[in-house]
Amino acid sequence: MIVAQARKRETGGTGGGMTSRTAPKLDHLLGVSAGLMASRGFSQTSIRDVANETGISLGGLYYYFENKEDLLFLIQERTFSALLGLQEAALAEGGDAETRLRRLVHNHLRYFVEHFNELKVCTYELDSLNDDRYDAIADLRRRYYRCLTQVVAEVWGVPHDHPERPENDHRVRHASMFVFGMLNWIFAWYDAERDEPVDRLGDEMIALVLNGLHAGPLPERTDDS
Amino acid sequence: MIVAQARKRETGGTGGGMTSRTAPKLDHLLGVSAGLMASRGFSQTSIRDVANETGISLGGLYYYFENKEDLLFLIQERTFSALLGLQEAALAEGGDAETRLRRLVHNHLRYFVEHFNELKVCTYELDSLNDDRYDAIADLRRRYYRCLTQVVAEVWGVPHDHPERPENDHRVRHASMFVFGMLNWIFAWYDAERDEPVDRLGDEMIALVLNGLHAGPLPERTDDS
DNA sequence: TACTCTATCGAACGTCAGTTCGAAACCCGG
DNA sequence: CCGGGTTTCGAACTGACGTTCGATAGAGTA
Repeated sequence: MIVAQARKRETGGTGGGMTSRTAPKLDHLLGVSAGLMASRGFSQTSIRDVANETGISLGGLYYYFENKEDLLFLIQERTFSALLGLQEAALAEGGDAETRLRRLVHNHLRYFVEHFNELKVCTYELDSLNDDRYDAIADLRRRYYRCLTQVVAEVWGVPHDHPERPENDHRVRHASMFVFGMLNWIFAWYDAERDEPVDRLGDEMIALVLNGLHAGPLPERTDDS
Repeated sequence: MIVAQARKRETGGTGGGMTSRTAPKLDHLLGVSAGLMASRGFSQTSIRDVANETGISLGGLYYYFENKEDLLFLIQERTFSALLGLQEAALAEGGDAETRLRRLVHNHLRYFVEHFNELKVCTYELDSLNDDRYDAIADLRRRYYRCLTQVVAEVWGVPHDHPERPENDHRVRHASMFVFGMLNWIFAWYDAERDEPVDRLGDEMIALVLNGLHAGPLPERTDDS
């Protein structure tokens, strides 16, 4: 077999064709790459940067991916799939709409702090992908959005995806986008060193989304799980 | 005087050193550049792209700016200054906190549809600037943030910028960032052709921010100025 | 030990980018 | 019409980038 690992991935479900010895190296490689891409952006991150930072030679990197875009895709695919699985499982746990909304927000924020670089790349670099790879990630994104829109619709008691009353669908969509805006813009300002922990932040965000500013700021402290 | 226009700008207040003949060309040039940068991103927009799109020759462009980063700065500086002026004037008009919050949101969204490309560049390409240029734009941004944080604090009845109760400052900051998230994430999903007009969107956003999801979706239509 | 597949390397190629620069065209007051 | 400043041009330079490729060292196996 002379074909590179990167090629073999095409015919194989989940990470097919990785030796137990190369898999951890791939993990490290993707982590380092995500770090570079998160801070400089995808197009300003050169393969040579990745080579320097990982210690792998320039040519040797191409054993792990087909090309630069594929490297970006690997990061996004892994990260987004994991997060999506987490959230779909969280929804399946049941509870009323408000409870599930709380779970979605808190899970997202925890994933945000624990996989900052990777999730930032997912959030900002979708457009750096093309064709099949773009479609694959865009599909994950759509599924992720659907998690939130469903819950928002349910909080409002609005029948979702019904042809009657299409204007309600719009409103649900807009409100969901507003919430995603709050969640995603956090990359632009949150500083893990100085700011409060994300669980507290999630509580504040949920309080705003559910009750609005008119309810006043959240009280000092509440201990929950 | 052999020094290029781009140089002359340094010693002059507002657009100093522009002939009445060259000023409209600069406007057009910045508009075209903003369009390219908004759709491809700054680093993927080449000076040659700008040359092709404007009809100006490659070398001729450097009569209007010092270098590529300066071109980006010109766009951001103009756009952000104008928006900031608009908002500071809106605040000066008075009214209670809620009224001023409404104004801020609606102004921002109207500016968003009317200067989509330029504002998108402002929102996403701050980090493509360095040193002095970065500082200048970051300062405009801070002033813009302060507009919103002041109003949010006032809606909450929280004394802003007081050393006692620093946790309230945090909460005000967070809530403001949440609102900015809603406003800025709109670039990722709004489609002027298909979606409702931004005034309607602004009403929905304000309803969410003030009263939360628990108040239910906004009713069918309200006609206001 | 010899063979095979895995994993890695370093040099090289072609392309494209930002920027420079001297020359030319243009506009305008004298 | 002439001369000086303004504006535009196109060619050229230099560096960086993504990618390719043949060679090679290592690991596991018969």
